[in-house]
Amino acid sequence: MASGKDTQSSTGSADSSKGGGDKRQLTARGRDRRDALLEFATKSFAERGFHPTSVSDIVDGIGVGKGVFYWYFPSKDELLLEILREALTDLRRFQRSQMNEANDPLGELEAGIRASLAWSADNADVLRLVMFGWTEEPFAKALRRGRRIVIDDTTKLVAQAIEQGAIADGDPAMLATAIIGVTDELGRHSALGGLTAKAQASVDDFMDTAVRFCLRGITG
Amino acid sequence: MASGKDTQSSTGSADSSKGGGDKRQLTARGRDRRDALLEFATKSFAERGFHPTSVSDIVDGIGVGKGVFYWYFPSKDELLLEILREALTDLRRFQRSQMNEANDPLGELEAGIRASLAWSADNADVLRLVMFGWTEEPFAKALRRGRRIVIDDTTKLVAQAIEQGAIADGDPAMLATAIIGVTDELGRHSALGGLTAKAQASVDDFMDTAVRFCLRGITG
DNA sequence: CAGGTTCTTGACCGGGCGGTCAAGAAATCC
DNA sequence: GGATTTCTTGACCGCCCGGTCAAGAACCTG
Repeated sequence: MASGKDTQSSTGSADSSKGGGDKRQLTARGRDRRDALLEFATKSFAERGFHPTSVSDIVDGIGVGKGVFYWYFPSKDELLLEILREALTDLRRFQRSQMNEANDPLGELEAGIRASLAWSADNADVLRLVMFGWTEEPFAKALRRGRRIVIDDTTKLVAQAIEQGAIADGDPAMLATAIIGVTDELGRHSALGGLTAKAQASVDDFMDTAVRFCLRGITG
Repeated sequence: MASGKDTQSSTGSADSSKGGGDKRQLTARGRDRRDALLEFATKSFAERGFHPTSVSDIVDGIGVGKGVFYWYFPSKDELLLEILREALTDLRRFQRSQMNEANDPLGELEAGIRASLAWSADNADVLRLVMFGWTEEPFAKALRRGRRIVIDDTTKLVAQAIEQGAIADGDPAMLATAIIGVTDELGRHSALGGLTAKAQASVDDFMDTAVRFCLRGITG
């Protein structure tokens, strides 16, 4: 912190206030460090678990002093929350980028599902952290919010598809929940290494099967 | 559960050796204490998380000294492992009890699915612990073994059903994995409170839907 | 170069954790 | 009733964890 010993001296306004506060002004170097911490922590948490991985493990792992951690993040919990938040943002951004090539709701739905599966395959680490997150309150709360968002996204799409008669009538919210459920489960498989060599021989085939499974269950 | 296979009689010399060793000779009182610890720990771990719940929390919660814990269990980790093991035993026992009323493989499959869903609804706590377990190695290892067992059980059934022509041809192992995946996911919903009031209005309806979903996906 | 801000260091701290153990209390056995 | 075994107590221990902070280094900006 450095901002003068105790208390905020006259040093300018807003930021600086607390340790690894919210919206710090980072230089390029700073952003790199932060990213490195985020990345290494994600990997470590996924491999050995959140609690068994200490802050010291993380800073040692990237070869910096402990203070660095608390310069960029206010606490260990907040770091995990940040990982979770960024993951959701990243997933949704990726989904949107894949979806805007389709132009009817059903096509968007399919693109969204494919995007989720592809993202899951690329982010097994994060999926493990998500599993952990559901088991402790502050994290579960954030995950519930995230889940709501994703389900609402999907529900809108399903409702549109129903309106257009592209899929059979039904409660859009329930259908959306089912879709998310299936994609979650499939994602978890890759995160947990549950897939047999044969089963994941072709990721594309796998995704085709999954998509068909979802759509058949829904359009049927 | 509880019951347990009453030990081998004849106070062999073996036991007694260490703290909360493996196969201690327990009196009725002892079994009660052990069960109380198991039950309270399960609830606490599910509510607040494994690591945030200390051994002191547990013993304080049932009003005994700390030594009691280590009389019945060799370590906190071993306690969780034990909870997980007993849960699997209990689930499988329940499944078998429900399945032997059916007599063709397809009927057994359906009964097994229903049994899993009913059990999940009654054991939301344990399901949370399972989620946690997947995130740390010693527990994940045990869970992988358990999952193998359940999938193998199911695979046999599916293979029989295919032989009889009751369901369409396909890789039994993959179909079994899909069935377990769906039931897991549905179980998680109740554990996580993901169900809306409306959706869980009737557990039976819900189960019917789920069963139909699985069987349609498979027989289709 | 001075002056400010961003970043880094690492010794340090209080506390809570998992786990131990010597000393008994309760049952149970003979 | 003595001896044996099962169970219980709770003070205690060492460790290591998350988090702090005074002291700089590095890097801007002018």
